[in-house]
Amino acid sequence: MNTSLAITNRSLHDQVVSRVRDLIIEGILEPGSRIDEASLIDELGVSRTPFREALRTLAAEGLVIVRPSKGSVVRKLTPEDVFAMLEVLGHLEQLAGELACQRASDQEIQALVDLHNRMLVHYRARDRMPYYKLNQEFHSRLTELSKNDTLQEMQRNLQARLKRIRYIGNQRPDSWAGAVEDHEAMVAALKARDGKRLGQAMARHIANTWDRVKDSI
Amino acid sequence: MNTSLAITNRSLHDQVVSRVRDLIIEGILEPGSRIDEASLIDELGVSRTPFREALRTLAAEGLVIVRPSKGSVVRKLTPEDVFAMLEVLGHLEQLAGELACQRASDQEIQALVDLHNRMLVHYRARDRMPYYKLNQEFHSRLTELSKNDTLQEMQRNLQARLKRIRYIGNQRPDSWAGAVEDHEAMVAALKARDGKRLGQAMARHIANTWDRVKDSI
DNA sequence: TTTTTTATTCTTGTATACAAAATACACAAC
DNA sequence: GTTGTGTATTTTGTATACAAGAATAAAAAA
Repeated sequence: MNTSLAITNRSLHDQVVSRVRDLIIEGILEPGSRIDEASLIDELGVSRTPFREALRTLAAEGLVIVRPSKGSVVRKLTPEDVFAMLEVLGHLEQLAGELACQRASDQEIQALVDLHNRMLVHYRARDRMPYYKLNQEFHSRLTELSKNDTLQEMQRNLQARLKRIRYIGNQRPDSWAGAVEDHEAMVAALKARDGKRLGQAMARHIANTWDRVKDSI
Repeated sequence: MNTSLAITNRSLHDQVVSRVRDLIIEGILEPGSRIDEASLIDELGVSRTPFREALRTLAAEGLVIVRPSKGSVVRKLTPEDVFAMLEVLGHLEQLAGELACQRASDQEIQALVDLHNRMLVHYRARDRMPYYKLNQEFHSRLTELSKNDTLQEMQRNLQARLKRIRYIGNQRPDSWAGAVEDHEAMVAALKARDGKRLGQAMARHIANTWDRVKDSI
């Protein structure tokens, strides 16, 4: 059995989508810049057909804008866009929190508490990158505990759109402590299976995110 | 000036997307059935390239499933899918209602009240189809009043995914009155700009939708 | 008869060629 | 120097050809 099966098994379409998505999130393709088909298909080693299909997928995801006959550009988020997305994401994660308290098993909750503890280790060591990665996972995993596929899908989508912004916002040192406090409150509420309290904590956490990132857009 | 400018101006891609979307919503392409590229491109009079790009858009919207090397199928919603979508939609419209109370102008609210009154006329006449259309519009317009583009986008997406189901659910006569009562409550709360109450009314209305449609999935 | 294998046909995936549109450029007129 | 116009170049959009894979049918073996 081939160990790289999971990768080779993915369709070319999915591979192109996620590679271009990464280029956008990492900022290699800058927000607002035109997407040059010729150079990118050259870089990726695929032909235009699958590449353009991938662009359609990314456009539907909201990462790319296709301007008919004028080429595609990396979507550039205005502060209003980001505020709107956080407003929705906050509400979705609030729902996720409430549902998680009803539907998650003790094991699942414990796994998330463990994840939180690992985050604390990175926080104390001021290891920003691993903390950031675990943070993304924390929110995804908590949303999974809602057992609502649609909710997961929408949360994933918004998280992807905001990933770039969040990463930039995380550069500022002073805000980190506040985020960790928020997480503490969330974990406590989850342990107590207090859905309302967890929901509110999550909504507040996302609202605080706005304060953390708003000046870096 | 050409009056059909708005239509001819749309890209072929958008046209194909919305035509196939309509075929799905109207049930001409049945849930679960394979999408035969050959016959559809023949019907639509386009070649495979733009058609397949349209499929990628529809897949990202959640109306179509692309199975690599095995063709695409119209997504068939399980009862669990529908429940999950309504759970999210209910929460999103709750947020929309709250924001509308804060952000909508008196004019905008009045326009929605007028729309509601037109719905009542159709209800009294038992004109199901025009009522149904205005009902879609009512929810869309109310969401617009939230002034949150992301919220509108997600609401639109969920509404499109559920359109088929809702239409079927609306066939049952007894549930109609309940839906109208819900709308009465929503309009009253909106007039009073009571965000919490409107939000709750909207969430309850969507929850009731589940009861209305659950036996027809 | 049932199962397995192999050949054929049909469908999907990708590359490429051509058409159409937009952009860039050069040059002229003002 | 600016504006306008026509041409060349580049880029995008669509059709089609070919390759690769899956489904089907036919033939051979159990």
